[in-house]
Amino acid sequence: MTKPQPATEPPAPLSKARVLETAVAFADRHGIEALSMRKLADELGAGAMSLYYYVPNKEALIDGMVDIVFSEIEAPSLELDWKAAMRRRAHSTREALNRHRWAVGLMEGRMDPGPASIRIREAILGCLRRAGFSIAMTIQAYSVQDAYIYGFALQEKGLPFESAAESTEVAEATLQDVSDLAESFPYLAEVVAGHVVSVGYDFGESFEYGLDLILDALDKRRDEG
Amino acid sequence: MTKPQPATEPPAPLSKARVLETAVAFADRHGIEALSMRKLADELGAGAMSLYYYVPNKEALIDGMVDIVFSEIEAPSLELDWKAAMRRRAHSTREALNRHRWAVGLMEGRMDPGPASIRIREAILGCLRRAGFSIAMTIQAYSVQDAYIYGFALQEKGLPFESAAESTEVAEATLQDVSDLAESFPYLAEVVAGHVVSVGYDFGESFEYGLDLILDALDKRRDEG
DNA sequence: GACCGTACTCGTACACTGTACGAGTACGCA
DNA sequence: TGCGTACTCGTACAGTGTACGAGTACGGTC
Repeated sequence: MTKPQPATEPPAPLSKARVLETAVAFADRHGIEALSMRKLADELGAGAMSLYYYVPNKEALIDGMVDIVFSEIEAPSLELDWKAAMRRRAHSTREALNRHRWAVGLMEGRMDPGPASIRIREAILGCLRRAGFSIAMTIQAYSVQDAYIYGFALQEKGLPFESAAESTEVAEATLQDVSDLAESFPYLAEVVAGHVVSVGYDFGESFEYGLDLILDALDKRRDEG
Repeated sequence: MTKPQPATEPPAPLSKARVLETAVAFADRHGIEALSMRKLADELGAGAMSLYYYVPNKEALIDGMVDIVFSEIEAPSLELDWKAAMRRRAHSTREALNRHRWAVGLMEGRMDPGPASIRIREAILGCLRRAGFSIAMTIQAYSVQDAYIYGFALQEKGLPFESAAESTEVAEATLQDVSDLAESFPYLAEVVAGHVVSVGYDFGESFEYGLDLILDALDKRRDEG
């Protein structure tokens, strides 16, 4: 009974990669605030302290998780023109951030960036420089785009609905509350009642609109300053 | 001895406002991850459980803290033209978010918005509508601006330096590391070595640049869609 | 006086967190 | 047989949010 291990558990061996991937999957399902070392260990069929052989502490675990998200972002292609390449990576980033909503606040401004994060940054700078942006303009262009992409993801993360269809549902449900406040907040009421409910609100379209606006504006300023 | 209370402690009485303000101050000093009910109670000279008379739980405490930050944001004036008004509220938002860095991930997408948050939203929508934006364009304009502002704050929060002067310091310090990787990541090296160190990087300027870019682009599209 | 309700404070306890420490197992090599 | 290296994990500790319920103080009504 102790020796042959009757095939009930062929437990995949622990490894840093498996720990990180399982942690990402767990956070996708239950949110990052629900992720604890003990629960993650359970998920892996191991004792809690075993994780510390692969990861020095929880902070480093999260660093590793974040770098996995970065690794899912498509780096800008060198064969497309810069606007198309930037648009693609922007969409790719938004998709990764929607798959892993827990990561939104954590991607930027983590010290100890991780290899995937560095590779992406390098590729983006390269794309812009090759397109003829000066160094100073490259920094600006990078900064505006990333602020927009991550800021948009932040908004998306918080909203209580996930699809355009759902948005009208939620809006209709809260319409009573809004109409109660219609006198105090006429513009809010107008937007909710007069547009979101009737037309619906599509996050995808909205993202595209702002992205094009920024990309076009950057294009015009490319050769100036 | 028990009656006259010899003036050693005239402990200001607890109140919801005092609890929230003290929590904000504590988070400003030590970061929000250091904020615990017990430490906050100590700060107030009270027992931990006393806080629960004023706040149902920690989540609600943070909601209240976030609304304090919203209340520090200057609502757009109705007397300025819309671009000037939006620029002012953008700067005001950035400043509030820099005073209270812990709030950056939390402002957007909190359910149960709080009165200050609603008042600001209403004022912004009103400003844009009065400026002649259609309802649909108003939503877009709002979305782009906020994504940019909060995304920029997110970047600012994470960076390991706080002033332009400090930025060159840090860049110089990490220059060795970068030059080690100069062959693998030439564009990154170029940006750090060739620009940040020599010219410095001013977050204020950078914010202004992107903000103007967006505001100008919105102005041009005001009468289209 | 006695009694009650409301406002407010807080000690204790419980389940849960991250992780330090150190003992335990398995295996290849001397 | 012994030793080192790779790996696992039980126990323990300090710290967390908060449920529960007892405690105090004070105003009004008999």
